[in-house]
Amino acid sequence: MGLTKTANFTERQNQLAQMLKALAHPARIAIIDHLLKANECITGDLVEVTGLSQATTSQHLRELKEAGLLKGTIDGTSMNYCIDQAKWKENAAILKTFFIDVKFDETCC
Amino acid sequence: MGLTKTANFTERQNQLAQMLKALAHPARIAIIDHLLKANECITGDLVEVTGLSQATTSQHLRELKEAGLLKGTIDGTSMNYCIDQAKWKENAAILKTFFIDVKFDETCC
DNA sequence: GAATTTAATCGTAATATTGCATTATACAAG
DNA sequence: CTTGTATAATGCAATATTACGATTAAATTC
Repeated sequence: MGLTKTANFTERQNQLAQMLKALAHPARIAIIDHLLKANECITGDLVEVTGLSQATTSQHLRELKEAGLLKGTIDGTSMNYCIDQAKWKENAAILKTFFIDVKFDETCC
Repeated sequence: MGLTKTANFTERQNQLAQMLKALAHPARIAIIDHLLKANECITGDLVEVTGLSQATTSQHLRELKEAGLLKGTIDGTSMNYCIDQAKWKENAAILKTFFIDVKFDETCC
């Protein structure tokens, strides 16, 4: 069937999964890596970074933008991308709670 | 083609993407959520937690195990699952570097 | 040893993702 | 207005993921 049963899970679980999914591709990690260093850049730069076609890179950028991780502003004929800092910090807080602020008080199996 | 071009990216980018992909499904988040609270439990419990079939739940458990997030030990006819605490902390450190220890010294686009 | 319990695997179907070529659009420079 | 450059949109092919029923495997119970 291939259709995720969203209704089985909480809003938080679905949102967290979706955010992680947006990051779960090496090309998209590479894009984020570059933007964390470069602060901002245009699509053409990111095509070089990924080593993929313009069409494919554009698609990855769209996914990151739809997930709210990136912002883009038009700059002449170019598109200027950067990390959406507010959203990034929001997500970082969620991830911190889920992943990092975990206390294991018992050993197990 | 649907075949990710792994060769275009660094080892770290591929590994990080793979780890995030293992978590990028609400059922797998729900499984982790449960194990973080319960410390350990058997497959049957997790079938109830996900609300999916035993076969599907087992498949999700396999993905989490293959990603190194879970460990399982045989307990009679049951399988006892728990979080691999060492790997979890390793991944938490990687995620902390990538996501949380980020300084934005400029605003942008 | 037969029946039961529990979980993994196989086979199959539906849907999603990845990637590219091609086409369309938008704008700047000449 | 035409040409070149940058990005977006569309359509297609290959592969991956999600999900389930049926089957298999292993330990337990009777």
